[in-house]
Amino acid sequence: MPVRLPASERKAQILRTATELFAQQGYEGTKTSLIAREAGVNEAIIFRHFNSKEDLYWAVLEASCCANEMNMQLKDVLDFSAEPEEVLCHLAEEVLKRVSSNPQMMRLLLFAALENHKLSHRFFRQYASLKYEELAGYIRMRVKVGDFRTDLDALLAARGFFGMLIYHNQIQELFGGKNVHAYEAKYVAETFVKIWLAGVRPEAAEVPKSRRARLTAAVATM
Amino acid sequence: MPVRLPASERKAQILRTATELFAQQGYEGTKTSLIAREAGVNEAIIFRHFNSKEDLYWAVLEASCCANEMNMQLKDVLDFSAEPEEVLCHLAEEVLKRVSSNPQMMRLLLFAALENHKLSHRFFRQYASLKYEELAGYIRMRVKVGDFRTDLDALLAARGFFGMLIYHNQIQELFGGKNVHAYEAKYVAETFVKIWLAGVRPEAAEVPKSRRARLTAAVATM
DNA sequence: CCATGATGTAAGCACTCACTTACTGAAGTG
DNA sequence: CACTTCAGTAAGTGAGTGCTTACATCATGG
Repeated sequence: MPVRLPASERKAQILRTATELFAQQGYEGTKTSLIAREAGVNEAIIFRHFNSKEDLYWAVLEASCCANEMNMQLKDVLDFSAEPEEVLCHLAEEVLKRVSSNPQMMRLLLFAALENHKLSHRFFRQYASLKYEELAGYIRMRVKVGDFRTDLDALLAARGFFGMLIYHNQIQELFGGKNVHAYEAKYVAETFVKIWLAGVRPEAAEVPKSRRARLTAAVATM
Repeated sequence: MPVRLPASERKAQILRTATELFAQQGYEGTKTSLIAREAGVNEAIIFRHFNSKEDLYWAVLEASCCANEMNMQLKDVLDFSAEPEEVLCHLAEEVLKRVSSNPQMMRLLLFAALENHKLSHRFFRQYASLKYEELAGYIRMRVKVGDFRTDLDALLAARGFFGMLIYHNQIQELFGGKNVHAYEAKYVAETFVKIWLAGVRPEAAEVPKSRRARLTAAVATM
C-alpha cells in the first residue's frame, strides 16, 4: 500500500534522503537504488523528479549551499561596537556548534571538493570563503582603529582563525576525536580566541622583549 | 611486446599507480580497469599481486602511512634549546612545504576518513595525531619553564597551531585557493607563528587590560 | 462517469564493475 | 631437450549500475 504524495513533497523527500547519503558515502559511493530504498520509493521515481544521478547531486549541493541554517549572518555577529573578545568568542562558538550539530555539511563539502572539481569551488566560496573574507574586513577595520597590529595580513589571519576551529571540528567529527575526548564548544572557542586575539593585538608580541624600555617611557609620561 | 618485470617491481609499480589514482578519485571512484590501464598492464595481474581491490587500497594506505618522506621527525625539530620562534617557524614551514609538495597524502587521508571508517582513524593517528601530541608535549615543557601561559590547554593549542597550517593548505590545494593567490610557505609560516606564539606567551593576553596597574607595580620595585 | 493527468510499480535495458579462467611464451634448471 | 615456474594476456563471469519502458492505480473536473 504505497503512500501517495504530491510531487513537490516527494521531490523534497528524495532530496533530503539523497543529501544524507551523499554526505555519508560521497557521490560514487551512493547508489541510486539505495537512495530509493532509504526513501521508501521505487527507483524509477527518482528519475521522474531528477533527470540523472548527477542532476540530483547538483540539486543536493545547490540546496545545501542555500540552506540558511548554515548561512549565519556574519554582519550581525561582527558588531563593531562590541569588544573583539566577545564578538569572536560568539562567532567561534557559533561556528563550532553549527558544524558539529550538522556534520553532514562538512562531509558534503569535503566530498564535493575531493570528487567533483567544478562545483565544489563555488560551493566552497558560498559556504566558507565569503565568511572569512568578511572576517578579514572586520580585521582590517580593527587594524585601522589601532586595535590590531598594522603589519597583520588580514586574510591570512582570518584563515588562521577559522583554521583552528574547522580543523578541530574535522578531527572531532571525521577522525573520531570526539570518541576520545569531547570538548565543550564554549571552552574551545575561548581557548582559540584567546590565543588568536593576543596574537593579533599590537605590541603584545614585543612585550617580553622590550618591556623595561617601554615601562620607563610610560612612566616618564605619567 | 610486453615488458616483463620481476614480481616485486611490478607490484610496486601497481602500488604507485594506484596510490595516485586513489588520491585523485577516492576508493569508489577509482576502477581497477583504470589502474591497469594507467600502469600499462592487464587488469588480471592486479589481482595476481593483490587479492582484491580493497587489499590494494589497504596496501596503498599502509605504504603511505609509513612513507618516511612525510614522517618528519618532530623530536629533531622540537629542539628545546633553541628559541620557540625559530623552532615553530621551521616546523610550520616544513609542514606547509611537505603537504603542498605532495597533496596526494592529504587527499588520500581525507578520502580515507570520509569513505572508510575503520582504517582512516589509524592512518590519521600515525600521520597527524601523533604529531600534534608531540607538539603538545613540547608546549607543556615550555609551560613548565614559564615561557608559555600556565592556563594553556596544550593539546588544544597544538591543534590550533596545526589547524591554521593545515586548513590553509586545504584551501590552497582543495578549494582552488592557489589559483587565486599563491602564498610563500615562509611568509605563511611566519604569520601564523607570530599570531600563535604571542597568544600562548604569558601576560601578553592581559597587557591591554591592566597595563597601567602593572606598570606602577613594576616601577615601584625598580 | 469516464477522460485526463499525475503518482506509483515491476521488469528489464545496455552497460560497467570487480574478479576469474584458460591459455601463451619466455627464462631457468635438471 | 623436457619440465617447471612465473609474468603476462584475451576473453570472459555474475552481480550490480544508472536509467527506461510499459503498465497499474488513483484523484479530480467537465
